[in-house]
Amino acid sequence: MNTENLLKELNDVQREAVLHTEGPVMIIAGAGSGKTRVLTYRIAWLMLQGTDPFNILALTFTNKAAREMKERIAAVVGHSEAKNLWMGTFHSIFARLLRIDGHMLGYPSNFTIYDTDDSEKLITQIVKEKNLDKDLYKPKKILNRISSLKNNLIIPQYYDNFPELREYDEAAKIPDFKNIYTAYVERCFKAGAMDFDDILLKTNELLGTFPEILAKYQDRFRYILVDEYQDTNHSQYIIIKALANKFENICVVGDDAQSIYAFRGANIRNILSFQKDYPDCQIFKLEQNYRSTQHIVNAANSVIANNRDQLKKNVWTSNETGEKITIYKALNETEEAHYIAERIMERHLTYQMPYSDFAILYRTNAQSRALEEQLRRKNIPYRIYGGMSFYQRKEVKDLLAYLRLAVNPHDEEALRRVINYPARGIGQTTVERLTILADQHNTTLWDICRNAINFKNELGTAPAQKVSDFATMITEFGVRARRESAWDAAEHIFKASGILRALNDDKTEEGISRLGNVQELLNNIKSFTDTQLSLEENNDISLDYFLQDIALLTSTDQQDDGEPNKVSLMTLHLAKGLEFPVVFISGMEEELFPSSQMVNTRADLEEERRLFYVGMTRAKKKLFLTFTHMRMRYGKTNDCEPSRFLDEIDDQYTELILPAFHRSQPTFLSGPAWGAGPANNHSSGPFAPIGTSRQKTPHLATRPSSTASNALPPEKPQGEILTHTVPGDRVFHEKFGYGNVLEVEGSGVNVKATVAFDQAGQKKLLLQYAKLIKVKP
DNA sequence: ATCCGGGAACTTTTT
DNA sequence: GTTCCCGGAT
Repeated sequence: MNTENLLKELNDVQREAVLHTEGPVMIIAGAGSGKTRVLTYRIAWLMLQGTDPFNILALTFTNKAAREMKERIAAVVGHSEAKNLWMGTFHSIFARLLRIDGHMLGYPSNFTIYDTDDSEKLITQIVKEKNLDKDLYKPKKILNRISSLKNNLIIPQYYDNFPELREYDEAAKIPDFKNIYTAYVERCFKAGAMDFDDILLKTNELLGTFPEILAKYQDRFRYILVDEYQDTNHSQYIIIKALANKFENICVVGDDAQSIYAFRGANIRNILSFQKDYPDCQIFKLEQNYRSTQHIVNAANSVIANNRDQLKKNVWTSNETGEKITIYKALNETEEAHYIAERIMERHLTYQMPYSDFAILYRTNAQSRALEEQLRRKNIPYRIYGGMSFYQRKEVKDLLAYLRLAVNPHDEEALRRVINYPARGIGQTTVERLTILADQHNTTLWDICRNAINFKNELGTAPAQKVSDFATMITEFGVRARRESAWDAAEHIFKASGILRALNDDKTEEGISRLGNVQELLNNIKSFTDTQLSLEENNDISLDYFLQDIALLTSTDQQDDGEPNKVSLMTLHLAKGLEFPVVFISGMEEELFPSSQMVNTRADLEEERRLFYVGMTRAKKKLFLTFTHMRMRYGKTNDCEPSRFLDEIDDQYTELILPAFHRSQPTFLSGPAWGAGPANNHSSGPFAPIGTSRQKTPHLATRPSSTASNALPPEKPQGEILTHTVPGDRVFHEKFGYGNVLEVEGSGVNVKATVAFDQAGQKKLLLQYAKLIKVKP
């Protein structure tokens, strides 16, 4: 593409923002205003003007965004050029920097990155060693506190400089917090490990302590671009400020209305006060929305207008008016999910929309279950983002722990995890003794392990030998990790560690699925190795590099499984930066959204509102908002109030739909309503009588998804949940199995059926809850 | 040392 | 409705 064409694709403000390359620039980019395009073209433009890609640093919110942007830039300037860009998330970029220069701070270049799980376990361990009350010193709470201090660059040595910190901790009944924090930092350092916050904190330490290193990177990064600037925390802010200090060619892009990460330290003031930091900065406001219909843009504006703290801007669109936003009141979460699944099926069949055009968003991960269930029932393929990720699975983490140990045996959390898995007779007592020895000798667990023979007296002869054998094995793994490719080493470790045998011996269904997951991990390593080899420039195929690569994956980074045509399910937070033709936001209820924990201060409530704003503005063509009358929480059914946010949407952009049962039609849960009238008026459509047309589920090309996370083929027969039945029907119940309907009584939501189950005997069930499935007699 | 059952805690959101 | 943790039994 030549430069003229490139610039032609931009509107006036966008073009100015691209061309104004020198000096500080802030781009306030409303939702859907083409911000990614501006960032991409700005970088491409810099390079076309002769800027060396080595001199450009671009920080994005996800690795996936970075990859996509890089590809688009490559399309303009060519692959070999684009490759040299440093582009990625804060965490992955600065981890890379620390691999190079972290030794100045005493870290090995192959340092381990502790995930939240590792950090919490370490805290639990410390609390135990210090004989503190574990109910008071909850690891989550402690870790959050540590995280927030680190993100404000308050290391343990500075703790006493802020008397209010001690006051706070004493009030919170955790007076020993500082000791734990100190021990935690020490232990991480000894283990050659950094947690997520360390990556930023240590970068700051590095740049702040060694002027020559700071100068090196200042000179290198002449042009700095930061995406999603509204979600940077203090630690990130200071890094950027230091790096940009020399050339001040810093361009930040963001939207204060989309700041949704205050809970992890993001500081909205960073964007609000950019002008103060750089008084001569240029500000560009991108206000034209190219993404959504007028109804959606206007509705979102009417909601965000309720926030007090925001930069002034006027987001508008010249797109079509579009459909009104549908607000649907459901009976409970099952019926809500059912409604959503039906709307997807309906649009899929009526307009041939691919499943990938749909996204279902929710406030909490726990809400995904009911949705999954209903999608699976209709054979709608879907994909869940976030939640429990593949790399967090027990069996996957077990093998990873061995791999981590091979690369860095001082990694204490990995060692603890597998020292007795598979069981090799090193019990709790022995591990405790090892821990005490490590403490006494002021060294790491690993150093004690590999010298275990010298501690026969303390450990006992037999345990000492077992520990020693274990250490020998790990040492051997380490040799391979350094010599062989990630895949060769991993495959060997998988066998030699005994994991393969342990999983093979487990013939339970769960055990088989575990083996499958571990094999998938191995496949991932294999394809990592192959991919790395095929890239001519970066051909690091070591285990070390693989581990780095996966440690900082973001939830939206998870690789495709080759089946792109799936409905996306994710939290509202994860949806940031994405767009879909049709979006459902489910669970629009008080307590849930806004979360009951976010309504006590104005700042919190405004953040929830911004989250809603983010969710709404993901939709291009059609937005559904659903809430329920009742919802199951903690295994109990609760009454729900509609979310206050629903009231904040101007009525003229919405239509309210009540389910059929509100009009005493007991068929609300019957089969797909596709073909039952206009899309947004389905509930009054003519429902076929029982047992005729609605039984047929259309043939679908795709099977329901299984991202390994949901590999649980239900034993129950396929079919719709019955809400209406007659004596003589053959039915299936989740718990009671198969049975015959004897009698039906009541009406509306109170329909009860008496069923004679083959095994469980005779039961009287409320149809509404029984989830009976009709089967062939 | 390992397995199992009962009870508590849990659901904000993520790198 | 789950998952995690502890204590007791094997």
